[in-house]
Amino acid sequence: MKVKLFALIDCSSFYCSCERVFRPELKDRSICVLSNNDGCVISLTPEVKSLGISIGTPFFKVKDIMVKNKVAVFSSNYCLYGDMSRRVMQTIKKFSDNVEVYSIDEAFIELEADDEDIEDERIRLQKLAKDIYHTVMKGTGIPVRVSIAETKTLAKLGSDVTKKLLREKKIPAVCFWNYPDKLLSMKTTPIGDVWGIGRGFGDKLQSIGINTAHNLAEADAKVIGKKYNIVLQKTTLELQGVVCNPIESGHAQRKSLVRSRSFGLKLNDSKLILQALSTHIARGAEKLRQEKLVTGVLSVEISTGRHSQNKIFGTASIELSKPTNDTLVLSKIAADLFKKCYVKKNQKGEDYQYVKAGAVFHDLKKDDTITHSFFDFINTEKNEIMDTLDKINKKFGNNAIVVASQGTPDRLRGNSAANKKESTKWSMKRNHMSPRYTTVWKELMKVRIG
DNA sequence: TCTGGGGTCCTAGGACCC
DNA sequence: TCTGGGGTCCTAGGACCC
Repeated sequence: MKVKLFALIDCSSFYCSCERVFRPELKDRSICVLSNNDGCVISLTPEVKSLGISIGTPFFKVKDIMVKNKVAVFSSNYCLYGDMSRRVMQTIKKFSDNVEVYSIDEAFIELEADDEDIEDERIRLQKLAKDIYHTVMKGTGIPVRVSIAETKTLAKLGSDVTKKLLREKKIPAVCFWNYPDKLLSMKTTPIGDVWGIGRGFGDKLQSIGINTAHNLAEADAKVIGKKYNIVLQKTTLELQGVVCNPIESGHAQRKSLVRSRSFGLKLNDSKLILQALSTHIARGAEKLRQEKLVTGVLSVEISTGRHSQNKIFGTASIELSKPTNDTLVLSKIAADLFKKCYVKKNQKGEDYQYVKAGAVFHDLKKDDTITHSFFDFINTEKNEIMDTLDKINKKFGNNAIVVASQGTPDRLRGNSAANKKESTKWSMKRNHMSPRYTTVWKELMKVRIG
C-alpha cells in the first residue's frame, strides 16, 4: 500500500549560508548574522555555537569573543535572504507537486512510499534525500538538511539526526521513516526539543514524568488532550505517526501585518518618534497595496526598553469606518493614535526614553471585497495618488516620495550641523551590512577576469 | 552605551441574547 | 422573595514558531 510521507527541507544556518555564497573566502570561517539594529545573534554557524554563543544572545555581550575568534559578523540583509529563499523554494518544487513553504528557510514536501517493500523503499528515500541536498546546493549554493518521516513533527525530529550527520561532515539527509536508530533518537530527544512544545508546556510535561519525545509518544493522546489542550494532543499523535498537520500549500491569506523597529538610540522627542511611526505606516500601507489588502483595524505601539528602569508600553487602536490601505489616511489616524499613547514624563517628572515604535494592521481583507459607495469619487482619486506614489518609489528607490510626517529624507537635507544632528536619528544601526547582491543592480558582484 | 521582528492558533472569560 | 440554563461572539493574552 502507498503511504504518504513528509520531507522537511531546512536550510543550514540560512542567513550565514547566504552571506557565504557571495563570499567564497568565508567557506571555512565562522559566521554570524545579527538582528535588526545589530541587537542579537539570529543566525550562526556551528563553530560559533561551539564558542558557547546561541541564537538570541545580545551582540554586545559576545562582541569580544567574536573578535578574538575572528568570526565574520554581518547585519541582517533581508533583501538578499528573501531572494535566496525564493530560489531555494523554486528548486525544491522540482521534487513534489505538494510543497508548503513553512518559513524563509524551511519547506515541507509530500512524498509517497510503498510500505510492502520497506527496506528497498527506505533506501530509495535515503537516496532521494541526498539528491535533494545536492540539487539545492548546485542550484543555489545553499546547504540544506533533509529529513523524511510519517508526519511533520517526526520529520522535525529526524532533522536533529541530520544535524549530527552535519557535525560528522556527512551529507545531512536522512530517511527517518523506518530509520534503524529511530527509537534511540526519540529516547534521547528532550521533551522541550519537540516541535510545538516550548518552555511552558515542556516544564508541565516534565512535572508528570514526560521527559523525552519517546515518553510523549508512549502517552495516551486523548488523556494529554484532556489534561492540556488540542495542540498537545495533536503533537502526541504526530509523534505516534498519525498525521494531524497536512501540507498547507495554498497561499494562506494574511491576517495581520506588523511594521516595527527599535530606534538607533533612545528618543524622547515626540516629533522624532512620530516620524519613525509614520515611516512604519507608509511601509506597511505600501505592503498592503502590494498584496492588494486593506486594513480594518489600525493600532500603534510605542515603548521604552524592556530592561529600562523607567519603562512604559503605550498602545492605541481604532476600528476604521472604512477599510483602507491609503498612506495619507492611515498616517493621519496614526498621528491621532500616537497622541493618545505618548506620555512624555513619569510621575516623578523623569522623561521616558523610547526605543521602539510600531504599527499593526489587523482585520485584513482583499481590497476588492470592499463595497464602494456609488458616489465615492474621493476614494478613487486617492487610490490614483497611491498608485503614482508606489510607481515613483519603485522607479527611484524607497523614500523618493514620503509623507511630510515622516520627516525630511536625508538626501534633501543641507549639510548644516543642525540638520545633521536630526538626520534620521531613529534609523537603525547596521554596521556590518553586506551588499544586496541579487536584487540591486549597483550592488551586483563585480568579477575581475584575467 | 548596547537585548529583533513578524507571525499564527487557542482558550478563558466577559458581554449579550433568548 | 424567588434569581436558569444554554448559546454565540468577541477580545486579550498566552504559547509557540522562525
